Amino acid sequence: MDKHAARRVDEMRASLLERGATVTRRRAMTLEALASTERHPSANEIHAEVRRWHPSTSLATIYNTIELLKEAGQILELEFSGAANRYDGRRPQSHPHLICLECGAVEDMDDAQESAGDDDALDRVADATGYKLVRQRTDYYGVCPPCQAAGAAR
Amino acid sequence: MDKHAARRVDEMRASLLERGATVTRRRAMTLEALASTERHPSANEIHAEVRRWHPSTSLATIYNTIELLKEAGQILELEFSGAANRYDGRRPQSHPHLICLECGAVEDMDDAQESAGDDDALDRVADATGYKLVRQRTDYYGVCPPCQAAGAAR
DNA sequence: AGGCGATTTTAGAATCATTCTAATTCGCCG
DNA sequence: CGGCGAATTAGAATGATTCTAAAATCGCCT
Repeated sequence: MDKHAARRVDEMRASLLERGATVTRRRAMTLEALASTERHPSANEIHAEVRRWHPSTSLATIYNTIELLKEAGQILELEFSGAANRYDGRRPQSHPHLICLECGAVEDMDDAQESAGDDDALDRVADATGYKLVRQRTDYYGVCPPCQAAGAAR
Repeated sequence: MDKHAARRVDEMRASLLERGATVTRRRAMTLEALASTERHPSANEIHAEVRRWHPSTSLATIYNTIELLKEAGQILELEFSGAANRYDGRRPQSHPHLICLECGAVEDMDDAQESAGDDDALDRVADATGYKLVRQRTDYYGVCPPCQAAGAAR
């Protein structure tokens, strides 16, 4: 587990405790599964990971913990209708993702690649529209370099 | 049906014909339902609208037409995992939306409210990341003014 | 107008992620 | 150790979307 993952686990744990929730072993493992991968796992993938240590863990428990973390603003949920939702526990603030339509990969976009000065976009848009905004979603859909290569080879 | 809706219906129809699809009465009504509302209807809502004139129309037909239009790049699909997807047939190019978490409203953002010069965001990001991008999604989630008022009154 | 092959449409079943339910188990405080 | 509220479980329920196989319709040709 890298340094950032460790910090995120601590933050998530603190956040759950603050809200009066118990951080059980299963939940702790869920936090770790969320914090320690850049792959933006689905609930199922987290489940598989947690089961490696607690084989009796049910999917409902994963969803339950995800729900708590969402309420606490500690994870980002990327909704999809035809596929499982994906979760980002490493950077809980809204930020853009790259989504590969072929392999389903979800990547964070590097800061350097993001539009400059979009940090206050939420405030600007809230002012302009009268909405009380809580988050935004910005995602780019396309084909990742590996899939392009695989496609070209075919 | 306003002028823009009429134009969009023509464009969508032409686009379907180009691809060798037949524009049946039901499909024509689906196009019109998509083009003539700013409400970003769900498949169900479109179905209800089409049924007013063709009561025997099945939901599968609506989905079928939506699929064709998606392939043709003639509508935008906004995916949600906990609720029905919503469709934008009036502006098929990627553009930002405002989404009310209370009432589920989906609104286009006025051009004036959009970040300036984001037209080439797709190209910029594609260059920076190596992805071959085909569309983007930018949505702002919050509470719309009417729901704020309703909430405050409570 | 009639017929034909291909496309479209239909009703209902199937799928699948997510949520719900009711019963059981766990964790912790005294 | 006892007990109470929270957490967990297995399985059922939900609901949007997709699939299926059969029936209807379309546009074209004569």
